[in-house]
Amino acid sequence: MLRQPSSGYDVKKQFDTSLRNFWKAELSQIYPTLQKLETEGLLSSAKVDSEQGPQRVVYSQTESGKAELLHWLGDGPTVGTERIGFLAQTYFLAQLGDANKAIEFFEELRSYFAERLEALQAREAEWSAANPLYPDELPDHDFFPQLTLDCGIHRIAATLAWCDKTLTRLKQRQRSAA
Amino acid sequence: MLRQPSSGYDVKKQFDTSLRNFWKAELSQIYPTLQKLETEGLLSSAKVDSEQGPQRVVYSQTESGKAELLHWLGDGPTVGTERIGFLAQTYFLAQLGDANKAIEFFEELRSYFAERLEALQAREAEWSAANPLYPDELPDHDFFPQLTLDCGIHRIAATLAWCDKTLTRLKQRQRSAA
DNA sequence: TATCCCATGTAACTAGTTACATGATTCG
DNA sequence: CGAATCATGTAACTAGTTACATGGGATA
Repeated sequence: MLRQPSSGYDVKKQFDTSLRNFWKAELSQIYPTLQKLETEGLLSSAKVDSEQGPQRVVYSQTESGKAELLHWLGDGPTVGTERIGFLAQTYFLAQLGDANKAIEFFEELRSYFAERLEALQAREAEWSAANPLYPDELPDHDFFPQLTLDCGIHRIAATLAWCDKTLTRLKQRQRSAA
Repeated sequence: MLRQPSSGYDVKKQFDTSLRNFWKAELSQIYPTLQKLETEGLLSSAKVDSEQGPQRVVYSQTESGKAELLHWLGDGPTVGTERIGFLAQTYFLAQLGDANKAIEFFEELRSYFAERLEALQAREAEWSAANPLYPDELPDHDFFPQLTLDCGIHRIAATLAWCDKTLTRLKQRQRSAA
């Protein structure tokens, strides 16, 4: 995230815009982590006067930090560690003992994913409109981030379809039970 | 997870079989957590002699624990907290500066998801063969877990499609660059 | 004058991982 | 006889969250 030297505050903005679909972090985690990485020599800092507000602490990548990154990337994909809260809830939903509440749960889920999907598609449309090379001729440092957007769209569309299918099934069960 | 009174060891097995697609936990987290929940009155324990190995500590749900569960389920879906390691890597993959390594990364990813998809489909086939009511007439306490399996299949199929699409795009870029 | 954005952090806590430690029974 | 399974846990550590604390400048 330090291809351009950045402060903790900048890093937070990058999390909130570009990485929000697959990773989040709070400032209270970011600041100590940057300090720790600096003591480990993985990045370096410099103080810079800000145009408004207090002095900025700007961090840059070091050789050793770059090597660590390449090691992580070269070590193969990180998979199988995901924790999906709404599926954990789904698993136990029978214990509500209330078909209507289960349906409400899925309606809320559905509307969340519908909104996310629209947001991602809007983002894609913006990129596409702003850049005639979108998406396949983008330079690498834009192309790979674009892949994460594309993955988000695929996965959220699939999850939305599952919500719809589930709602149909739940309503059918309710009719059968009546 | 304590609809049937269970030991920490049993709970671990439930994580490894039924919940593995959306949540994992180690014994070293499970044992202390069960102890903590007991001190909070959310569950109760009893010692039972085992057929083999040491005495089992078997936990059961309490009224107060059940109430807590219902509260969590009634509070709406937990969303937007997922951390997806392979997308974090994808985002930074340009920094490898090596198109072949990026392709290898996605080939590894693809084969992982292909395998997972087969495993989930096999699981579904088993269930289906073993139970003539599968899936829509299952009783609630089997139906809702089945939904998590179905969601896994939808999402992994979508992710696999994205891997294939990405590989095609990466190979095309390589040709264009040549 | 109130709220938002800039910009930094610490403290207390909760969650989760990896490694260590023990010991019986069963199966190949 | 060795490995796997049953069964319990602790210790040390890393990761992450929530709440607290400060204060200037810009915008409505």
